[in-house]
Amino acid sequence: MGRSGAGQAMQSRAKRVDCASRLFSERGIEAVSVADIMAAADMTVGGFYKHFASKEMLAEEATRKAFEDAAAYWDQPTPRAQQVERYLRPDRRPHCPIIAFAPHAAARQHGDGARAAYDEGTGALLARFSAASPGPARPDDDPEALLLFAAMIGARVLAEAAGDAPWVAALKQAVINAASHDPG
Amino acid sequence: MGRSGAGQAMQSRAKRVDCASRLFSERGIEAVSVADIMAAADMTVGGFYKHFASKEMLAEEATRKAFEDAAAYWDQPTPRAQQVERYLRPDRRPHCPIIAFAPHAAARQHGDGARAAYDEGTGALLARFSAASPGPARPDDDPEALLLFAAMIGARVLAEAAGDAPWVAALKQAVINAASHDPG
DNA sequence: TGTACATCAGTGAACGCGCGTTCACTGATGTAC
DNA sequence: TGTACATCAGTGAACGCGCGTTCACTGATGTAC
Repeated sequence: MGRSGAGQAMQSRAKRVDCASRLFSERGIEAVSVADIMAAADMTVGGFYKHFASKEMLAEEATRKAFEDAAAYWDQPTPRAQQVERYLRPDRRPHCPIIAFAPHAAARQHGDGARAAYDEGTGALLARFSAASPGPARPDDDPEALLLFAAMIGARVLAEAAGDAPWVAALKQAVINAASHDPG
Repeated sequence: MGRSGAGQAMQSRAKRVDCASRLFSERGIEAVSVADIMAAADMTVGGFYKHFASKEMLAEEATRKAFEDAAAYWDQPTPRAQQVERYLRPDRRPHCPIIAFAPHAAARQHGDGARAAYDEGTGALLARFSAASPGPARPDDDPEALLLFAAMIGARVLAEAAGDAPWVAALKQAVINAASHDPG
């Protein structure tokens, strides 16, 4: 039963991008199949290619969407100390696109669409992080923000991969403390 | 032509673990097939299961090997500032097991062999990093080392995934500078 | 308003491919006599 | 030392499976008259 209204089509396309963005963020792109995405959107596999040329093209759009959602999550200005603390909460929610899409981006060449989406999205989140506290306007001139941003990402990579190891809690706390001593 | 000498067998087993460790570190576990590994070790697929119960079991051993090699690389005591600078060199060599095996470890449950190998290996590298400079003996009590370690890992994750973005160089430099101002 | 047709999102089965894994076989090495 | 046998690492073809992708078909919607 094909509902061919243009509005419906757009809506179901957006639904697929939403589902893909969420599933990719949770499990990584490679671990999620096209059938998984379509099932999450209450559809069957065959219709997928009516909207997307390939899984890779969807991955590109889903990458953009995931970063947009992450930017929206940090929409209102939040002190860096609070951002770091929230980002390193034990529950690991919301999922971080910087980490979830990193392997996919790292495996692609410069100029690839998905990689460009990753670069832009991560740069935008960094700019937000830097702007959250008083200091130089351009993130490139704000060493404190750059250091904290790197430490925040690194701490969460380690927390996701080795969350049970005894030193992980100490490492997260060290990053949180560094952020709280920050001028921001 | 099966050479069944016990020494030969051990040697060819170790060769496979070596090749797997190297290929997994370069491309990630999922992107390397059993046939790839056997070909790199100048053998054919069929013989693989004479030594390993599954690809997963090899992944576990290869994880351990990759961390052993990384620990051996930092064998002689090196000031932290120098470690950070080398680690963030543009050539990204040697490949870092903390980053390469992170997705695999993150996808596994606590108690899984490969994840335990990741936890132990990363903890050992952190201990080495902390001990490289004067300060508390236990890494958990060395906030400066923990912060720099997290920042170093984060910077390299970002460099591998978004190496062409303009802010990456500034971020790496900020981490290197922070390490050089360190007491170490 | 009603009817015939064109469009096209979605269906569900099928395809080809690469993967991890299995298996009957080979042949060099180690052992027993 | 020489011969017959057992062992087992390695071979190479095959298997089943899940994946991304394709395709003939369906049927609801929009359009033309």
